[in-house]
Amino acid sequence: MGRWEPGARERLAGAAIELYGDPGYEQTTVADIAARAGVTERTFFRYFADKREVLFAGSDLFKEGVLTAIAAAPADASALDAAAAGFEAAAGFIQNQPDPDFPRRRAAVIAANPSLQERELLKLSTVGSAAARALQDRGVDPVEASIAAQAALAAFHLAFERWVSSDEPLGLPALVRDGIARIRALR
Amino acid sequence: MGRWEPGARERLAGAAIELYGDPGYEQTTVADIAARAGVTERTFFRYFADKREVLFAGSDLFKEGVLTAIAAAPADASALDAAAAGFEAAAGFIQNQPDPDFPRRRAAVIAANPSLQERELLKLSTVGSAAARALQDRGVDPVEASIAAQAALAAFHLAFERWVSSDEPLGLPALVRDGIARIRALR
DNA sequence: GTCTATAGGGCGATAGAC
DNA sequence: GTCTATCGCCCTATAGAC
Repeated sequence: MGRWEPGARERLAGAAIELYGDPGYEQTTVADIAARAGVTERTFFRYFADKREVLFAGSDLFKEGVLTAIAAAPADASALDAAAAGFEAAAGFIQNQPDPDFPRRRAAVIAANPSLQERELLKLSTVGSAAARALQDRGVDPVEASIAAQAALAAFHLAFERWVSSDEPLGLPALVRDGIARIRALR
Repeated sequence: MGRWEPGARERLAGAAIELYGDPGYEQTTVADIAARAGVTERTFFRYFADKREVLFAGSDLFKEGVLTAIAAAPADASALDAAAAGFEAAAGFIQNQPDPDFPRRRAAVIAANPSLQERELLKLSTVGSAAARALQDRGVDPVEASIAAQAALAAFHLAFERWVSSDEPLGLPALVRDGIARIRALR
């Protein structure tokens, strides 16, 4: 056993979610989070670039899930089909996490804080751009790739909001599919 | 002549754009901006909530332009048509500003700074949500309204990127129309 | 780990317009 | 006198530098 307990990153992320929920994001200082995790403030900034980033630790996995599924889509799938497959796959990951109400608690914290919404939108936008590039790698025209990726992203985002904010009977992947169908139904 | 010159807000916004371009957003302190505008740091924060917000002074006008045009769309227009009309109208405003290369200078500053991109995405997202509500006011189903608004917003965003970043011969409203057409063409 | 600059909020004082 | 814009000086927390 070393001088410090392992898993500082996980303890910091856990402490942050709890404190951001109560007493709240703005009421919580980085020092509070560090203290609860049993490390110093400096250690927090070693793991996370800023106070917001601690809520987005899983976002790389999400992005990779989207990109992998896009690359794995059938070669004859349309741009929108491939993009949809990407976000549906990632929706499955989110839904099947060990702690089933973690995404909802996290979403509630973000919904209550504009500065966290900003970060979330930037992360999603990054995923959208990466998805567009993945579609281009499949031979899709650049402008069509961007439009298809953004449309699928919008469907995902709306699906996620429906999923967390209500007693929707549908699962997240099904809600994503519904969003895609509604894009196709636009006239 | 009073103790202070009028138009502090405009001077602050002008000074900020210049300094954010050179020496750069991160290299510029609020004190620098205030000094150039001939006021104190404290006055800057009276006009703008934070260092980023000074770049988004016109965003309310943009939003109002979108909403007004949506409300003015023909009663029999589809949800996507009405949303498209909103963003096309706002695109016209942007293109026909007094200083023709202001939008490009501003876009260059934002493109160089992730924290400004975050704010831009939040502003756009707010416009998207407001547009969805405006569509609902026209009798559109809530989910369809969100999807149509997000799709039109995505078309606008892509159009704007094409417009600023290249030697596109098309004007901004035409690029928005092209984006909408490409959404309709998705299969 | 320590030190420091900057963001950004609180609050009372002040100078002008009316 | 009131109202409003600005200022000055206080403070803490973030986040980067050393």
